Amino acid sequence: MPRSGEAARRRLKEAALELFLENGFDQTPVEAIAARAGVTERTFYRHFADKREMFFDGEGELRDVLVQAITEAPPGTKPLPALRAAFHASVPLFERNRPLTEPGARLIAATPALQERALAKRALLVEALTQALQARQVDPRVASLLAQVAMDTCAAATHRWMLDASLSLHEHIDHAFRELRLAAAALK
Amino acid sequence: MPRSGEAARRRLKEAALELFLENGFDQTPVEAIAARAGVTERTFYRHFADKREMFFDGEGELRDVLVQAITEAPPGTKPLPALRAAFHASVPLFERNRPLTEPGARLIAATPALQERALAKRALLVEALTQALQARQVDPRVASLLAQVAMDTCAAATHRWMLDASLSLHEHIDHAFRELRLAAAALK
DNA sequence: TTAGAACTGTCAGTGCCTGACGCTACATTC
DNA sequence: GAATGTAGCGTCAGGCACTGACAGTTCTAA
Repeated sequence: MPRSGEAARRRLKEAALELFLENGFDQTPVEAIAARAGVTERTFYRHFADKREMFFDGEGELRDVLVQAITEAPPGTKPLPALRAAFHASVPLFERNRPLTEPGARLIAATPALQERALAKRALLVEALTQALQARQVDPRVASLLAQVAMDTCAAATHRWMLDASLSLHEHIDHAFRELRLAAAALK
Repeated sequence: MPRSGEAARRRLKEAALELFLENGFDQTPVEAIAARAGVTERTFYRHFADKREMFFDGEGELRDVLVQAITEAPPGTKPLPALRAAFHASVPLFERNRPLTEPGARLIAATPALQERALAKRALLVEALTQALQARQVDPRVASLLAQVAMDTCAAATHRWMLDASLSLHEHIDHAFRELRLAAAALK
């Protein structure tokens, strides 16, 4: 009964999140996920590259938003301000996905294998940001460093946002970048 | 013939590096490593938690050096200068291990699974640096952010050092931190 | 000599992931 | 309306990473 294809993918994601929250990531075989979704284990691997990959589906969208914001920054904008603006531009995406992201974040934090993958995904975003900066004539090595640093700053901001929602994500981002500026001023 | 234990561990590391360089990481089963080292696959897993873990053995030493440098920084030293000094203190460690690190670095760069693990190891170092800063009364959230940023800066420096050894690692570190300071000054 | 610790081998087993093959539903074309 | 193509899926077989349990060996210390 080969139905829609997209439906099976959705069922698999739902089943996986349920089982992971019930029993933990390492304690749920892919076979169990597939069974709850009504498909075969083999079908699971036709929709997802591997067991960890399910958690990181929206990454492509986030990357596009960030890269576009960098690309469209006014000419003459310095790298770090451009990066900060890009993260501000991605805030709606975080806010929209928050109810879905939050339980997943706890699961990732509790599962080393997922933390590794999350870091790898972040590295891919950094790579995309680096290239977007290079397209703006930023020196490649400087671009790489600053993309990394800005990504960390944004990650710190979203982390604080999870713990303290009394401030908006915009405010957390600005706070974090301000701390970065003040701390860097103490160099040399 | 159960000899020393430490000898087997060393043989396993040598055999693994050879086979990985010959055939690639993904194309060399643990069984082959064990066979070349003259032991069983099971023994491999008694010496290393998993196949990827062999590459990251000196990490403990590096962590200790960094943490000690942070701890022993003169009172009143600001966080980023303290972190920069810590990385300078770890330079001899990098220089000593360079001939061993360099072929490994290319292998890591060519193997996604190893990149993930390398990022995870970096995250552990960042965590240790964060705690060392907190012990110096740095605000926990600021400590976390700056440890991350400093680690990225040092990583960028070592990466440049691999590509361009005409400058010392000390100089690359200073250059990278200077770029960070200049870029951050453009914020706000 | 004996007791114990450290190291290893052997065996069985789980789980992730892949390749190859064939089937079925659906869309397209003539 | 029949032929063709395509996309999604099931089934089977198999490789490889990793683990638990048990037994045998060497070396050391009492």
